[in-house]
Amino acid sequence: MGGAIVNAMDRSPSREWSEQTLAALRTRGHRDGGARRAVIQLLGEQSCCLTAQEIFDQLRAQGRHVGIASVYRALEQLSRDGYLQRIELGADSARFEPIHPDGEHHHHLVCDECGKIEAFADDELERALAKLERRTGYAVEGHDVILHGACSDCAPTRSN
Amino acid sequence: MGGAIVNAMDRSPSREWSEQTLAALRTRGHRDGGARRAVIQLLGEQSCCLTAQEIFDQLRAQGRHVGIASVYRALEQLSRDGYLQRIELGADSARFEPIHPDGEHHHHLVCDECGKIEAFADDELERALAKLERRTGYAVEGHDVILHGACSDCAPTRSN
DNA sequence: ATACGTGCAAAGTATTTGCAAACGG
DNA sequence: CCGTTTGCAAATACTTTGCACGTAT
Repeated sequence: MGGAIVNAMDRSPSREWSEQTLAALRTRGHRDGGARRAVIQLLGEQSCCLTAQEIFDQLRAQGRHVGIASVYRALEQLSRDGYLQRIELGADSARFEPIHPDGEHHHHLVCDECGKIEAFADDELERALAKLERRTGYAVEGHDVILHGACSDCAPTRSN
Repeated sequence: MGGAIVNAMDRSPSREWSEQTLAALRTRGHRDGGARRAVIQLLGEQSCCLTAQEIFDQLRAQGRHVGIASVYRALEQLSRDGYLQRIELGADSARFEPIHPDGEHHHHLVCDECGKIEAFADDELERALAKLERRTGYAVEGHDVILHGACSDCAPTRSN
């Protein structure tokens, strides 16, 4: 087994990340308002990335009365401070997902037809990236890999 | 040498791509208006990706009187038909660059501080991706890899 | 001639910002 | 209390669309 694990995704209800992030913000002297807390908690419960609008809608659906500006502000701050990764998949809006301190992360597979998004992880890919990153002359802080194509439901000529 | 080539970029004045693309469009029965032709020619002369606005500005600077809507329309069509790759780097607007029919391509290294963009190519990375793509169950049509961090000019603690 | 391509202006989205009120520590 | 956070509404930024006209074929 080379190390590729596809679709063996983290269903990780990583409430852990939410806790750590909230604690870190507290330590940094930030106040604990309701909107940002709600955003953090919601993101911590996800298995994959969400857009600002999706976060807003889900929070409203939960009955939390947040403004979309607060969602954007929280996402901007959390990304800037290294708690969230901002991901641009295709032409839609930006998506966000937790950055786990242990370095564990995944990448994304996007269906150009139906817009479905799946996550995957692959050790060989990570090794190639790590090697490469050392040679760049940059202090590389992160990377994104996006594969796009047609999923098995959408692909015309395929073992469907 | 493993195969990593960083910064050995194609200064390829690939007028070739422009010609091929214009010819292909002609074959497909498209008319040869000035705006799209100008966009294609400009992109063919680039060594890396451009935004719609940059294309518009450069064409205007050259004295070509194009509308920004035509630039967007050309980019949309060329991306849809497989002549251009649309790339989203960071929070800015979308960028576009030629897709070379021979499969040769590169990826991008973005400085989060100053916004500088560099291109790189790496064989080992491509091999890892190719292997991975076969296992996804998708008909993978393309991939993007983005490394982001601080470039040597911007990195604080670095052999500068 | 006729349909495609283009430019302009208006319309849409996504995201950010100004500001006064609410609130946490 | 005092400054951060929030919600709303207005402002921006980017991209798409409607439409009349020009033009390649």
